[in-house]
Amino acid sequence: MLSHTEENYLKALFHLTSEEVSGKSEAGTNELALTLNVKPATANDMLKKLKEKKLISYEKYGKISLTPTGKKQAIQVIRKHRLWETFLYEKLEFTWDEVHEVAEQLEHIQSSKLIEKLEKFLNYPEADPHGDVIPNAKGEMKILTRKTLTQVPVGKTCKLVTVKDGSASFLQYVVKVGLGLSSKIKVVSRQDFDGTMEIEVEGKKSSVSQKFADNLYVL
Amino acid sequence: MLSHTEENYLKALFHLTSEEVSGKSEAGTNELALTLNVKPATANDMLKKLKEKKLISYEKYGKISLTPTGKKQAIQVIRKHRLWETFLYEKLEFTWDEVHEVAEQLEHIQSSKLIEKLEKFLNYPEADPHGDVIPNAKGEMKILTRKTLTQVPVGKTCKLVTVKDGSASFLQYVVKVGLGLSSKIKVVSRQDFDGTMEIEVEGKKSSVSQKFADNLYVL
DNA sequence: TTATATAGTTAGATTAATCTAACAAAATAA
DNA sequence: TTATTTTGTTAGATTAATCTAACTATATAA
Repeated sequence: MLSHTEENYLKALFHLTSEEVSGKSEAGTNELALTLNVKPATANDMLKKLKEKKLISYEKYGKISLTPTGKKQAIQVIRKHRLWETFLYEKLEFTWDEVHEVAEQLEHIQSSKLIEKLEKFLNYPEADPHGDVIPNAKGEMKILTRKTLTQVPVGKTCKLVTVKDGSASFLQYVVKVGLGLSSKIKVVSRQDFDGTMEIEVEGKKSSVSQKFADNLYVL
Repeated sequence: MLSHTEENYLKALFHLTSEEVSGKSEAGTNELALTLNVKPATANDMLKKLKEKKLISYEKYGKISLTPTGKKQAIQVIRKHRLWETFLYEKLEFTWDEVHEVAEQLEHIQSSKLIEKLEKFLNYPEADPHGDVIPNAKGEMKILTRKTLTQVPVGKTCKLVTVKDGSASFLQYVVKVGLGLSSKIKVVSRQDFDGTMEIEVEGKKSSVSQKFADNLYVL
């Protein structure tokens, strides 16, 4: 059984060594310490312990990576985190930005029955409120083709999960069009010439550029 | 902010010093250590710390009791415990006996928003699956008149929450009548002479003695 | 290719929660 | 009222997770 702290280190390592997230497959001590808000000395001690437990591969002055076992454990924590986020958002009316902090605590609750029942209760969701894939009980993560609005065919309706560009000017534009997290967007038409599209959000129609549509991730 | 351990000590003290539960208003070190599965030396150390924090009244070789502040904190933990038990039982299909262990972990999650939203989601329940009152956000505990089946008027329907007598022979009888936790019981008639009553459980009628009815707590 | 900067490690200390073993006080019983 | 039992306390150790300060290795840049 892993301690909360050990679980947090594994989770951080998973993100740091995941090509999709960080673009690298190995992490360093300082980098790890930075993401966990501890001093490098502290992280170093934990690395020794995790190596001892065969959860990471690591040699003195070398790079760090997760062993298959370590990766499995990390994914289980991530699974729990994302299921709890979904619960908080969908059932308890938490907002998008409030879910993370509480899920950081809930992810450490030990009970496989709990997490299976929770998943069932939520009707086996594929992604959390941020649009990140929820691994299944076996730890398999569906490669979620995070589509942009540009890729949605005419006539189809989709749901906004997150934005690529987080700049204030872009976000203000997003709000102006009537969009928010989880907004349903219907693609009414698209010009072949420049990709300009007409969309409908809660009955309100707007015309948006391809550049705009490229910056919206939808599910 | 209290640690998980401190919260557990306060909760144990609340139960040990609650007249209704233990019949006493003060607790001893050994007794406390026993309920928490630690050695008396360990409990003694914690008592010093809790006294320092003004959560208990306690003098060397004396009896222990909660201060008003300590009691408030204990009640908040109990509130969380019971709301989580209710959630597990009602929403996640946990059985009566499975809820406690997981709730022991969930009760330590820190987020007042979480617990308020959870309470709302559960529709402000008055009691947990064991029939114990859930304190409100202010820490007030409604004195739940834990009625026995004997006290239910003819024609009314009630819900079984727990039993007074836990003997195998009694429980077998309970099952035979078609009763389980949360069973709805309708009181069809009652004899003034000896209190014998006719009840209906899921369409099935049975005749039971007053002694039997005295042993069933209902809500 | 040597000097400097960055990254990583070690040693020694601290805090929280626990333990064992030895001791002290209080309660009970002869 | 003394002896015994029960209850409670202290001292000293241990483990997990953290720190600071000092040190070492590796990488980079002049």
